[in-house]
Amino acid sequence: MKKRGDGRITLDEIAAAAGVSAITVSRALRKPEVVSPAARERIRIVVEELGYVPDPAASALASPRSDVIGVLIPSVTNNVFADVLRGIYSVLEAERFRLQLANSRYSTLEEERLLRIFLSQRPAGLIVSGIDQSEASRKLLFRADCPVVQIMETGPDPIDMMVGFSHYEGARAAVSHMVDRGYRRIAFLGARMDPRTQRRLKGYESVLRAHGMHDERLILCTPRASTVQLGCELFADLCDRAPEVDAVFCNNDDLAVGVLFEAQRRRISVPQSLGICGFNDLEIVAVTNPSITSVRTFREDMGRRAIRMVLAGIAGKPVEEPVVDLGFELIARESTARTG
Amino acid sequence: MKKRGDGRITLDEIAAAAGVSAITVSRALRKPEVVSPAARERIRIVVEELGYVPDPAASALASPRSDVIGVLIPSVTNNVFADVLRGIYSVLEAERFRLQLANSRYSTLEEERLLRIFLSQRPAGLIVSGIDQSEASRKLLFRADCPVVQIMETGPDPIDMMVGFSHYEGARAAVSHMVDRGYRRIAFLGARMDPRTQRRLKGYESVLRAHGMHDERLILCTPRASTVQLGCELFADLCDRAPEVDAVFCNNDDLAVGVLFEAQRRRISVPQSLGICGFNDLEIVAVTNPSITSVRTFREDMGRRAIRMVLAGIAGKPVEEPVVDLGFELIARESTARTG
DNA sequence: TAGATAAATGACAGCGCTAACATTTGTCAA
DNA sequence: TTGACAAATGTTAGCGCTGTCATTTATCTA
Repeated sequence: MKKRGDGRITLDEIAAAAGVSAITVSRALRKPEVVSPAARERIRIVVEELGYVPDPAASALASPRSDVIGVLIPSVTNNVFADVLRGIYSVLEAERFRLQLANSRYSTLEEERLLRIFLSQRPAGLIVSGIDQSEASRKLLFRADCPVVQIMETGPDPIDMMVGFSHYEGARAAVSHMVDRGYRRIAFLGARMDPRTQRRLKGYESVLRAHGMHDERLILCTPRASTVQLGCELFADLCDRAPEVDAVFCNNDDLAVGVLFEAQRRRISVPQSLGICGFNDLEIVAVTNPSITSVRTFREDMGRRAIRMVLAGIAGKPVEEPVVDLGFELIARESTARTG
Repeated sequence: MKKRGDGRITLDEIAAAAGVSAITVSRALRKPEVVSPAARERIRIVVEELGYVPDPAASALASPRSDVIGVLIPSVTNNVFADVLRGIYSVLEAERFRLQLANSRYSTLEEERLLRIFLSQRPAGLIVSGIDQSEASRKLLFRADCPVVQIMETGPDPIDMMVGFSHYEGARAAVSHMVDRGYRRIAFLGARMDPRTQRRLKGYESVLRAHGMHDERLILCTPRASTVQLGCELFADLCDRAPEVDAVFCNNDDLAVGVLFEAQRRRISVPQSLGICGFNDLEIVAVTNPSITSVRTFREDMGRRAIRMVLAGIAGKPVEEPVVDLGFELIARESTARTG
């Protein structure tokens, strides 16, 4: 047992100070129940006094698993994922695991690369977005030998566990609502055409087809990331292209807010001449004038559930419900409350 | 040299396959220039073929530093920090370092705890928010033996490096602008009273005092996190409390948007009867009706600069400018364009 | 050609911790 | 009192990599 130059405290030093062996200290920290209360207390005091924090690298090297939980999402800075992250962090705060974030930038190839990097760390668990992994990624995840939770959507063939909801049905609910409210020329605005957006589009199309209202000209999509500004622009385009439009279903709320603003500038009255519906129910849509109808999704809850499932998996507890559909809720507000 | 049960490839296996020793493979991966081109190429091929990814835990344990760069921010889900993160990630994508995020929840104590956890990993670099660390945290950072960049603000006594701007001056510019536009009863709405918000308040007060317009009744603060909804509520309160108010300087743009919406509901005309100014210049404030004046800050750039400074520090390059003031820019828009 | 020097490579130890097994200690029934 | 058994603790080895220093090989000069 020797002290190091850099002043960091090691297990051995704690062990020496507490008059026990290193392994006992290790156990006291990771499985306190197998160490006698007396030793545990002595160790606790010494750890506190010396400010000992275990080196996760050494721990990871010595064990078959590290304390890293990997989270693979398309974008760290997207509102929607930010909410999911908040949920994850809220549960993880009390735990000994570290979160490792990575950012696939909506690319399946990049996802695969990042997955390999995650796996090189022998993670304790993994959370990945969506259900459209490449075959190679799926194989990697199957072999990962740790709990894996797919989030954002539900679908057939879970790799391991899943928490999400049906974007297709969410869109159907929104568009059906607009049809019920008497709108007939309902447009779709889509940005960042990721798989989930695609499925929302499909839901939109299925409802309009069923009512014989489908019209290609009313569908406007762009690969650009969605912003309020973009909503303004897309709606401006739409007005040029199809001035007869009487409602807009937006891929998400940022666009919907943009549409509202642009409609106001054009003196198009909402909801009388134009119905607007968003997706996700971000907090802002409840307080605009008029307030905007949206499909509420349970993003923070999704994060919490996902990480709890991972933790349960790590603890070896049986997960009673490996695939959880959180559903959604249509929140009808003023922007689709057309009268007469 | 032996293979492992779990199928993961090790350095030794690569070395054997390439007909060199393990250390040569290690060097080929980390400092290719010291390995002969022939060996380098053979190793590259084998690595590719076997899909070898080095174990960062083993590497961290063997070296005095890990490849972790720690980022300590108050909230992962705040728009402002999300932008900073985007900047950091954009630079880091091409690098071999991993980002480790932590979330102090605006608590100095929590910051200190998280810092200890970071340091237990012997990070390659650290980015921390703000300049109000506790004495203990400052000590830890001084001893950290890695580049440290403080972001969000500038101030005296940098721990190591700094990138930010003056919130005090930003607020002064905003409030001066409102005074210039003829507003006389200018209120301050503040949420989440963190140190930066406090400094903005100070800037606000200094301008109003200089003009003899200071009035306690016009200052409304809350510890709650800022949202658009909260902006609505605070403004409603303000109207009850001080109906003579003719302008509002908001702590940040979420609040400003909320104030605008609430003003519209109350049929208070903006900018004629009420001036509004936000802070940060989020994208939405440019497209509201009317558009909202704000103080533009360079958040993504701040992230990019900060991580570049860390990387330069790691590489041992001299950082020519250890304290960078990115400034701000007042973007005057319709919400303060009172005429007459 | 020998000797000096640089470039490339290798042997070895050890980073701090934990798994697996070994040993000690305490407790109880027969 | 002894043996059986569980609880508590210890010993040993090794996780996969890199720092240090030693050695080999190539290159050049006198």
